[in-house]
Amino acid sequence: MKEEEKNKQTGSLNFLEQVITKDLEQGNTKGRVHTRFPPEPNGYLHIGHAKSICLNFGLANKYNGKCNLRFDDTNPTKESIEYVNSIKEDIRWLGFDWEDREYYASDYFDKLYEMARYLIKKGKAYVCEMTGEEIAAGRGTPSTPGKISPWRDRPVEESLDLFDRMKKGEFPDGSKVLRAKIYMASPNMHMRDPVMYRIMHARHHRTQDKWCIYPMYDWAHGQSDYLENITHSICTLEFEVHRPLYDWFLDNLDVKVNRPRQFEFARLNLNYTVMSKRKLLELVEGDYVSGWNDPRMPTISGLRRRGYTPASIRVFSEKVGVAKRENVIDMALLEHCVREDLNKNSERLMAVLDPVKLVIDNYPDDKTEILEGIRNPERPEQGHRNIPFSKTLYIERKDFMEDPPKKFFRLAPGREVRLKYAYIVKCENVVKDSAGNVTEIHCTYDPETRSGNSTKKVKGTLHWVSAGHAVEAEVRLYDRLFDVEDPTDLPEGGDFKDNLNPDSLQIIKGLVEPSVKDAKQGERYQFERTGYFCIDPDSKPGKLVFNRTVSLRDSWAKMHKK
RNA sequence: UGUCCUGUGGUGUAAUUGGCAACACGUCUGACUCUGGAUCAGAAGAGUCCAGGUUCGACCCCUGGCAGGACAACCA
Repeated sequence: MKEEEKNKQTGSLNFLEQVITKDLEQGNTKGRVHTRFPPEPNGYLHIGHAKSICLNFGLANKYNGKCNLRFDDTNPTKESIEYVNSIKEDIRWLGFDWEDREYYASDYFDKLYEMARYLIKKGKAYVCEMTGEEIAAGRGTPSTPGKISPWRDRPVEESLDLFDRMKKGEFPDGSKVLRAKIYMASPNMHMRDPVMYRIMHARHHRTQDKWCIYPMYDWAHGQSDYLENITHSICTLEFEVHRPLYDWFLDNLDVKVNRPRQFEFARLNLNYTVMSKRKLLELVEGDYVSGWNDPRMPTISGLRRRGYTPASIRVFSEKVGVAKRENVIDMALLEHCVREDLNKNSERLMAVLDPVKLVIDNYPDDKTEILEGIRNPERPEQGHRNIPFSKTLYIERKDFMEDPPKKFFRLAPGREVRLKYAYIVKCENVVKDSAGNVTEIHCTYDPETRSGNSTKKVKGTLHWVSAGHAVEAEVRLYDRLFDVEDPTDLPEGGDFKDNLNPDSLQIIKGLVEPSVKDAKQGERYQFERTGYFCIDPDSKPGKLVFNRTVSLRDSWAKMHKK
C-alpha cells in the first residue's frame, strides 16, 4: 500500500469501520473480515465504482482481511467477456489485487440449483406458471397487498419435477418461474414471493449452453456471499429494502454459522457529470463522446486517459467519506486530488498553447544558448533538463497586453518581465497586422540578468519556447462535460444532454520544449503556469498529442472573473 | 393513504457514545516566490430540519411533526 493510505487519519471511524471493529471485538466473525467487489460485467466501471472498490479492498486491507472479485454474471443477455476484461484492467490499474480470488456467480449455478431444491422441499419455494404481466399485476403496489398465485400451494413433488424440467429446457422462455414462498401482503415488495429463477435459453459467456434457467440477483448474490464466506457484504443504499430478503434466504436455508451480513452505504455522486450506466451509454452511443474512455467521461478508463493517477483516485475515495446519506461531491475535490499528486510527481515543461512571436532585438541572430530548467521543484533531486534559447521565441498571447489593467504583472509596452530560466526582457514595441492583431512583440534583453546570475526582481515571469527549436504538438483541452451542476435536474420534457457543455473539448496546436520530443504514452507533465497534461494514446513519434488533465489553479483568472 | 432509510457551515465527513461542533474541499486576506502554481500564516462561514420532553447539561435519548431518498424487471 502506498504512503497516502497509510497516513490517513485514523482518529474517527466511518460507520462500516465501527461495525467491523465491534464484530472483531465481540468475535462475531471469528476474527475474520472478508469483503467482495461484485460488478455485473455489463458495462464499464466509473468513479462511483472506484469508491466501492477502494472501500471493499480498503476495509479488507485495514483489518487484515481479504476482498474477492466476484462477477455477478447471472444475466447472460446483457453480459460479456469484454466487460469482464475491462473491469479487471480497471481494478488492477487502481492498484488492487484480488490474488487468486477471481470468482463468478456462474461458478455457483450447480450449488444454487441444489439450494433451490432444498427450499422447494421445505415448502419455501414453488414453480409459478403465471405470465410476467400476471406476476407484476399480482404483486400489488407498495400500499396495497398482492394476490396469491394460483400455483402457490401446488404439491412439492410437482414443483420439484417442473423445476427439473425447466432446467432441462423443456419449457419456453417466460413460461414458468421459481418463486420463493414468503408473504404476498408484506409491506416490502421484495418479500412478495420474489422470483428466484427465470427461463432463458441464452448462451452464457462462461457456462455456454449448460443452463437455460438463470438465478435472479437476490437469490444468487446472498448465497454467493455465503459460499465465499463473506463476512460483510457491502452494497449501495438502493439495496436496503432487499436486506430482509437477503436474510430470509439465509434463514430458510438454515445457515447458522458464517452468515454474511449486508450493509448499505450511499453511492458517490459528482456534480457536473452523470453517473448512471444508462446515461453514460447514451453519451457513447449517441457519439456525444468518443467512447467509454473519452477523457471527459467519469469512467475509470476515461479518467485514466485524461491523465488521472490511481493514487489520486484512491485519495479522493478516502476523502469523500462513507455514510448513508445522499451526497453530491464537488468536482473541485477530485481536481484537488490530482493536482496534489501531480504537483509532487510530474516533471515541468514549458509549452505555449496560443503562441505569439517575441523577438529580442539585441540578441545575436545566430546564437543558441542551452539553459537549465528544473525537472521538478518539488523533487530537486531529479535534476535538470536542457532548454534551448534564441533570439526568436514564442510566448503566450494572453501574457501580453497593450493596455493592461492595474494588477496585470505580465508583458506590456515599456514593461519588464522575466523569461523563465533565461533573461529579463523589456518590451520596446509591437508589430500588428492590418486587422490590428499583434503579430510580433519586440524586446530588448539585459545580458546581466541571466537566470542564476542576477538578483534583479520583476513582477512577472513568463514561460516561452524557442521558435527554431520548439516542437509542435496537438493539445486537447478538456473541460467539464456538462455546464450545470446537476445535468439531470430538468424542466418537463427536457433531456440531460441539453446540458452538455459545448466547449468541453477544444483541440489546438501548441508548441512545446524539444525535450519531450520522444515522450511516451501515458507520461504526465506540468506545463508551467498552465496545467497538467499527459500523452494521449493517439500520440505517435513525430506527432505528439497531449490531453489536459486539469488546469493549474489560476488566481489571476479568478480575480478577473469578478 | 404502505414500508424502509436519511436530515450537522456552500460541499463532504467527524464529534472518543450526554459535557455548548472538528477536519477536508471551496471562498476570502496576507507573506513568500524566477510557475499569479506550490508553500506558509490567517479569516469568514453551521449552533446541528422543526416543535416539545427527559437531564445540571442534548448533534447524540424520548414523543410528534416536516423535508429528501429508496422500493411495485422473469435487471443488478
